[in-house]
Amino acid sequence: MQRPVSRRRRTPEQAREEILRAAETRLREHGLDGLNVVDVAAACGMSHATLLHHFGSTAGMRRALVEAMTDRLLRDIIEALRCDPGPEPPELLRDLFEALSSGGHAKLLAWLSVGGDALSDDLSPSEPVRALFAALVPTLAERLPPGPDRQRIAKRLIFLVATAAVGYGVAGDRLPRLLAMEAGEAERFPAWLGRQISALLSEP
Amino acid sequence: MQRPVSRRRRTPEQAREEILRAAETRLREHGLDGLNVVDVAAACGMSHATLLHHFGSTAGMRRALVEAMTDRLLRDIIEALRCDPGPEPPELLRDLFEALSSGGHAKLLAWLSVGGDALSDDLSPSEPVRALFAALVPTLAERLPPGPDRQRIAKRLIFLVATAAVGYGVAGDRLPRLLAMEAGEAERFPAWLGRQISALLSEP
DNA sequence: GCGGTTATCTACATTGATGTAGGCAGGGGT
DNA sequence: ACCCCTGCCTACATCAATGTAGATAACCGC
Repeated sequence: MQRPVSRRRRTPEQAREEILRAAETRLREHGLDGLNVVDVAAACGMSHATLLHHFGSTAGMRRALVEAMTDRLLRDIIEALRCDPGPEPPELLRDLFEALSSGGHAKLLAWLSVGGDALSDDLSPSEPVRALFAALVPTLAERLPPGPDRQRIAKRLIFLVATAAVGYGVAGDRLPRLLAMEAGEAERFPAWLGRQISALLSEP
Repeated sequence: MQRPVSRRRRTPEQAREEILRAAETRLREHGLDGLNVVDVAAACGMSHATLLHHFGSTAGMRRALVEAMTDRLLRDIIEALRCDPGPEPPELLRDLFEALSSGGHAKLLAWLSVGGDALSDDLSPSEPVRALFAALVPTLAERLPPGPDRQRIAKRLIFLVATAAVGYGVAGDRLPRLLAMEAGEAERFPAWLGRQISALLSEP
């Protein structure tokens, strides 16, 4: 009887890639509970033993996922900041907001914030990102009203946009209810913030 | 041999309160993994069966914790906004930032963002909070430069502070490394944001 | 085509966490 | 002083998830 099971043989790279993609989807759609080996393996049509063969352990898979998502986050930031290479800082900040707040990335940071202790030592800085920000800061600074410490203000503006983006991605759908606001308010927030930054930079 | 075990008999309210306090501490210090019945029960010196006696199930305990933390979050916001009842909106916004970004509350929102599906329908709005914000918005608005929609701007300012606070609480320690910034920058951010809001409100 | 490598499978062992059963004991009521 | 209610405990049952062992089959090189 035993009908022979269909087997797809992947290269190790293919396999790891498929698995991590499925894992990320499950993280978005089912939260942390979705990140167990059985479900993730099922989601890409393999047995959980095969998954363990590739990643060694559940923790190994999760570490790899953090690493992959962090890489992608940084790549997205780089992409966002580079696709508009001309001196248009407001657009850049809007793109930064977009990159940080969009679904998966905010979930990653929320996970790192609330997840176990084993993950916190990752998330290393990256040279290209450092270079990009090193270039972004003065570009932004020279659009600011003159003053002794425009550089510092520029950095803090970036930081403001980044924290707002993360907060928006993590709790943007819950905060309006929490603060007794109309739901539509939240959706218009990113565009508004972009306009504010624009105005702030072009005003004086 | 069997040494008689010391038993403290609590009222159900005492027990629930102790358990939830311990659970919240464990959430802060060990993340979601710390929220199992055995460890939480051990943390307040009882058997896990006793904990289940009070909350029915692990999910029941977690639901109760979400509810309690949400209540406390709202109470903290109310407290923050009321302890300075005079018309000093910048202080209010700073207090709001403080209330939202401080450890436990940001962890709660991160948890809700990444946790299972069973929790998302809680977090109901609350009448006193609605009243407070209804009062805060016009107070803030009349400090803004005159214009057709100061109310809307006031709301968005509040929303900006709130998202920034949540993002700061969730990822404030990781963002500097991610964005290749000096670590000290993050610590000075809340105070800076407060000053900015002050300046924005008293300027024109 | 043949063989070796290894990705993949099934089946099982193990662990940890959840939930249950039944009895013990603290404290208030009478 | 007694009794009852119920909070509390020990011990066990169960289940889900992790990880392991050994067999099998897909592909690549010869």
